[in-house]
Amino acid sequence: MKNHKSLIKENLYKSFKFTFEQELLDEIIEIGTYKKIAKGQMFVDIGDEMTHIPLIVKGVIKVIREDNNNDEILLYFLESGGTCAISFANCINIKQSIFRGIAEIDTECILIPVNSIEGWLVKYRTWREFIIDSYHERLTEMVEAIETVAFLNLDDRLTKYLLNEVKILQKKELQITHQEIASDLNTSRVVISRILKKLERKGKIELGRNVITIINL
DNA sequence: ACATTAAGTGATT
DNA sequence: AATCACTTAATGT
Repeated sequence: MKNHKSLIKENLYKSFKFTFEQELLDEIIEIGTYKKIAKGQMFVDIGDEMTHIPLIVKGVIKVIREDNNNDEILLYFLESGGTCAISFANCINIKQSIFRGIAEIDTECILIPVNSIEGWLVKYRTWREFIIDSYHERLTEMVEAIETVAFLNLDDRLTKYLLNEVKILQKKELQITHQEIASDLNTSRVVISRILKKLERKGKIELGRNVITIINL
């Protein structure tokens, strides 16, 4: 157990040392649990009961919404130093997740049980600000997602998607299939392949099997 | 060598 | 932009 606690402490400090006051950091170390999520593994599914809130320490979680016809759409990414404030509301009231979260790359997080977090809202100013900030960020990202779908054509959406992917993963070589992109953008693989080919002919990207290299988008 | 999966492309709606 | 139908290429067993 001592190892577990020091593991939490070490990683908590890496991403949240300047976010929270010492007392709160201590409490998190006391009650948190550490979890690793391998790339591609599902972290929460729609309808899952939310019992914990994650503090992302390392990696990226892709957050997706799926409708009844299994059509899914990419909403936003959670990065290290972040959390999902939506899950916060889910925990207190609704108790069921309305989104699906999948590890985009190998990801590690600290889980905090729900019953602790409510009291922290009044007890700690930094926690309050953290939660509200997170809400604001999520809302902003979702508005942007709506704008993208509503106002951009697929070519531009794809370009934006690729650039965002580069930013999130810190890599110019994206290990991704056309089908995966198509699912994220809720379109068909053939269409994505065609647009990608077009971009390649313009010299903006390079295509390979399971890999897309961004040259100058 | 064979099966499976990813990607490219013309034709049709 | 979506779907179908087919081909080609890469990878796994």
